[in-house]
Amino acid sequence: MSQTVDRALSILPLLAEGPADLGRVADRLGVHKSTALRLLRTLHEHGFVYRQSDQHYRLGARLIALAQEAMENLDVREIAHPHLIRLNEQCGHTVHLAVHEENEVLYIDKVESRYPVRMYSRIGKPVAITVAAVAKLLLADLPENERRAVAEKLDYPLYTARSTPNADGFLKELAKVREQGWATDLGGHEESINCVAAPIRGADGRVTAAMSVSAPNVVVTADELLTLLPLVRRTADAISGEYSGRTPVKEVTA
Amino acid sequence: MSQTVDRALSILPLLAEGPADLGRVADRLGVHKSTALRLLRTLHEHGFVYRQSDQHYRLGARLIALAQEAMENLDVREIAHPHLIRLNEQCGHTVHLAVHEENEVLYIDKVESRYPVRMYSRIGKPVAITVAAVAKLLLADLPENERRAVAEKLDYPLYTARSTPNADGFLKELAKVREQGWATDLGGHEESINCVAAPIRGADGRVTAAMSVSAPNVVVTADELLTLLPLVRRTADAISGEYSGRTPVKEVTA
DNA sequence: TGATGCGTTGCAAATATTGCAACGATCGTT
DNA sequence: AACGATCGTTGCAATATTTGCAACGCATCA
Repeated sequence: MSQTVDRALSILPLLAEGPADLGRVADRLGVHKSTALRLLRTLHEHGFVYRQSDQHYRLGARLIALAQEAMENLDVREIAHPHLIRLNEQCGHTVHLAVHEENEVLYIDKVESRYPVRMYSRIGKPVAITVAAVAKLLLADLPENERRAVAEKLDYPLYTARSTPNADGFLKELAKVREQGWATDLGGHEESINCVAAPIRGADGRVTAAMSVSAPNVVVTADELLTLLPLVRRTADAISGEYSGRTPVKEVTA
Repeated sequence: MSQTVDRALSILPLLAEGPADLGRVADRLGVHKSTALRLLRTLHEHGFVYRQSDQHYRLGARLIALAQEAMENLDVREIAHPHLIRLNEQCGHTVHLAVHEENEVLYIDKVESRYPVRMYSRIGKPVAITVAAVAKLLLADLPENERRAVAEKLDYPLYTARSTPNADGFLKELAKVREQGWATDLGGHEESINCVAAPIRGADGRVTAAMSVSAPNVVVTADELLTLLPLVRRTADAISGEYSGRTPVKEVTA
């Protein structure tokens, strides 16, 4: 909507690919070098980009600090974190916390598996929305019309043979998930990785976040993972309780 | 340098303080509501801000994803991380990794103490540059004139009685640190917290990062912490070796 | 030494941004 | 139920801001 800002912001993802020099930025933006220079300077003043010694620009520190603050503002995360840790201590697998935002579902917290074989994921990274267990939970909670609208707008990449193939299949899956109050992803994203997930609800009963336990086949079979479901659900409920203010939070001062 | 972009970027730190509505943003920026609206829209399109259900704006997900990518681009971090973990396993204390950027020194990685009493710090947060051990190492490596220039521009807040009081004292400390090749912060930031730090050098011998071990008095005395110095230096040297390409890195495929 | 490539600056043209004023919707009050 | 207030939103005209150009300085390299 604002051309100048639009161009400036486009520089950031570009630099995320790796450091670039002025010419490269100008080319990628399709603007004159002088224009790119002035945009970069403004970004620089705000600390969003950093000019390294070889004159190449890269993403700056303020960005990292801001993101950190953004995450601290997500109070679900604050509340959930100790629970995630405890769950990880109990089962040993990777534990994720995810929220739905702007047609994306993204991880906002993660506790690494204690097994040597781990799944790859990254905080802040959008998840495979059509197959991830947490995504199903978050989308399943939307009102029916929104759910349909979202489902039809999505792409359905066939990561594996068990990936959700299309909008119809996805909507059916969401209905099921909504019904049963938990979700799984059995090899729908990575052939050998399974997940069990449970919803976290706010005071209004809406699903505001979802958490999951993920483990590769080589560590536990899907069936074994499913035996953890009650534990996952209990944990999610405990978080819901605190988050919605029903459960008093025990203050622990360091 | 570019007014529009400048204004747009100013919105982000503002939102980092907490969600705000249009009026508030406009006020803080000192612009008309319609202007603020258009800026917010542009930020929104890029996913930098998110409009929550109550019409308040907050920092968006793309910011988190970008920051994560920015950190992954810092390859010192990649290389150092397993070493930090190992060091933490050996000593149990909080381990930090920091770099110098744009007149700030900031943490880019952290492994939490395994003791119940922990120090507060945050990845992405600028450190107390005049007292932190890692900051001393990073600044001590600058050429003499730059060092002086930086030292004179800084403020010297008296966090504690042992904080560096002024530029002269700081430069003397830097000279000492430069000489001995390691640094400490003994209660200069928080009365009860001590740190030992060692430099990480790139192929050119310049200090590109610094790492530290921090622990509160109640866990170990300053003297006890200092006995860890050889271990910290060995770890830092190991990272330097890998980072500068001297030590072959053992590829570990998950 | 000359040539090429890069970042940088002043300037005038023109485009994009701004603030205004009016509208519509939502919410709380009388 | 109607009214008033508050807040977000849009079209428009004025103008300030941004843009691309061309020229310059500086480095590197042949």
